[in-house]
Amino acid sequence: MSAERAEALSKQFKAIADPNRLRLVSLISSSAENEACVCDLTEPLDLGQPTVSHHLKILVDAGILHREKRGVWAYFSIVPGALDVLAGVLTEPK
Amino acid sequence: MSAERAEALSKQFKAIADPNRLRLVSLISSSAENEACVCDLTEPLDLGQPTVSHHLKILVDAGILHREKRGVWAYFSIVPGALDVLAGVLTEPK
DNA sequence: GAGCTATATCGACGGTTGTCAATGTATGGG
DNA sequence: CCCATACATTGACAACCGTCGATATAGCTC
Repeated sequence: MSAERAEALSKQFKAIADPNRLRLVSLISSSAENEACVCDLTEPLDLGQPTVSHHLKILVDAGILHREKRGVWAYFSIVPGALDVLAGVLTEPK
Repeated sequence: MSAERAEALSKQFKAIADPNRLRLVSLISSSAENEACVCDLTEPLDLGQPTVSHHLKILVDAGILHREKRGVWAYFSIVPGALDVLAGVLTEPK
């Protein structure tokens, strides 16, 4: 694996290598419409609103979450296939 | 996903969420006998020997690598199935 | 417009991380 | 025993990270 590819992949792995961000991804992907807004995510994680926004931004910047603003709310959803790419790296044939 | 499970999983994801450690795992799993010693890994990563030992220890502590000392050399190999567990979390993040 | 609400951003704080130089520990050869 | 080799450990350092409180921005309602 090249140093450049390792650097790029590590950015995405770092994004999900946090317990709260793992739970955010889990909460969003298991929600009704496969999306959630910040106000839905603050309470189950027991974190402040700025902290949740911060974590969501990291996941969006890493290309794992998609952010869509509708009215006052910001809805976050999993980018299709994003997690599959990372899973593929871990199951890669030697 | 419970906070406890997220915490445990994040420890393993943190272990591979580093470019040099990703390359270590890649180098080991693609080597001839699926194992490598520290002296084989120092040069391709362009890192000092203490730094490589440090990264390998993190991967061993996370349960991703197995360490076996034979004579003066320490051989590291991938723990069977360890990466598949992480890949499974990403493909079905309930 | 004023006021409220949802979200983002900023600044600061303690804690963690990656790296290196120096040193320690074990193993094998002579 | 002496010494070289392979690896681990320690201590230090700057950089980064997660969290919070305060504040800013944007959209809705009246």
